[in-house]
Amino acid sequence: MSQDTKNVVTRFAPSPTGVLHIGSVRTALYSWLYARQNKGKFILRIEDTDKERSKKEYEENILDGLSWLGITHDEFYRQSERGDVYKRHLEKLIADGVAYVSKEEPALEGQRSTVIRFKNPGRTVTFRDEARGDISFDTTELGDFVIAKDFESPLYHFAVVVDDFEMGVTHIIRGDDAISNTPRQILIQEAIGAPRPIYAHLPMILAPDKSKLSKRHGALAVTEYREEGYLPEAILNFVALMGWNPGNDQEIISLDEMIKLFTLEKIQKGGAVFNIDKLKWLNKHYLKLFSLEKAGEEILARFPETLKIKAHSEAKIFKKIVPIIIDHITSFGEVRALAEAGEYEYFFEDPAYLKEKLLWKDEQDSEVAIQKLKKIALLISNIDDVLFASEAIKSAVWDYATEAGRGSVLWPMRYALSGRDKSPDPFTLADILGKETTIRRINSAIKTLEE
RNA sequence: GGCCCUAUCGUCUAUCGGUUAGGACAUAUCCUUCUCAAGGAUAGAAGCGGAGUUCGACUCUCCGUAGGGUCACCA
Repeated sequence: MSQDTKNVVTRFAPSPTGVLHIGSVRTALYSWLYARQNKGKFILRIEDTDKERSKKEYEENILDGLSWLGITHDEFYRQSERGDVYKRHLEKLIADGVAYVSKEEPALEGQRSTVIRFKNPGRTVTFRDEARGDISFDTTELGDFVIAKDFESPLYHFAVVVDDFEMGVTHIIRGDDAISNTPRQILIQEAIGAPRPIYAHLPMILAPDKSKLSKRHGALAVTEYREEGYLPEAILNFVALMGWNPGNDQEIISLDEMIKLFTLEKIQKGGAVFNIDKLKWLNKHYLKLFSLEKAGEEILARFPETLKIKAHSEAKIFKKIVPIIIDHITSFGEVRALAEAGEYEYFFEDPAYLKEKLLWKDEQDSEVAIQKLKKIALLISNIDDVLFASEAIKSAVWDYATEAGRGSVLWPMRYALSGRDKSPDPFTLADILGKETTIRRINSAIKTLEE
């Protein structure tokens, strides 16, 4: 290796015993960032030595989530496929006299009567953590710990150390629950003659009550966030800034910027509470930048069948309401509930009116309201068909509305067009609906008032 | 319990001995406005406690306290 250009190799090593959650994403992201920043290699290693608990579906979930987020790996391994490597080291360790086959008195069901133990030299191990400084442990109390059930079944601590060595891992970035495990891994490392990698331990991500984040606190699988319509940029941005900061007040940060600015030294030491509101805020931010075409697909996918059909036959209207829908949600997942609550119905279907809702609060006279609606209909029908758009509609109606009282003109107009208390403004609505429908609805509102 | 780690607004965080302790989310109020959303503005809101070191501590040291992690033939 020439001077300091030693190639950086990092890894993310999940065990497929659960889905990829927010905390793992951050670990993976930081390792990935560090490798990319240093033009190094990022390895994805599935730690499936526990055959009982490892499941293929979890492995798929992890792979799926990472690729969705754009965290790409350069090499891929499964520990279950590397048996001979561990066996070789195990045999060497025994030959060297630093490990031995131990006769056991099985205490629990399933335990072996013979197991491979590591001969613990029992000394104090001090290592440097790039995020926290020096940490030391006395390893004597670990005793001669078990590193494999037999030559074919290595245990976690052993497999990790062997793999990190064999794969040339230079930087280990992982959760701080592994801090206490580090000394014993260093012991094994020294026994197999592996160089010590650089460590950086990440603080935990906590639930709002500061307890460990779990499923019931919203520690959803990343794939579930995807289904809820969260954007990868938002998740990445959110997770990056939880436990690390770029050294300034920047809140919006892209993957490229992260790669440029990432440093191990700026990793936070204390645990961080998962703040869903901030994720939502970020998602909303990225939603506004999202392509309208793709947004349309996401929205449509969440429409109930009947609405989907209407959206298809009224494609022009649907296209126009996409930005409006986006404006009112923080993630696409909200569309389903909104659609089911009838929030979008009136764009496609003439609404039914409640007579009293057509009256502005300060003006309860039906006759007056009728006159105003008639005037609006007239003003609108005078707009040239080709010029019929939000701005033109506004300028046609605005002066009159200002003169006659905006609320008493605009409220009945908007309610006539939407049939709802809350909706976009009447000009946007008229624009979406088109001249013909706009006038038809106003007339039908007038009829309701006349009854 | 032993060992290890951690501790700034409600939350995420800035500060690497000297600041009116800064920003963001959330909250409140105001503006915009026919409603909703968005947008803009403003406000309130923090150094766990106690000793020390120092001319001067959020920052360094120690002792408490609190929280977390880890102590498997799981990872």
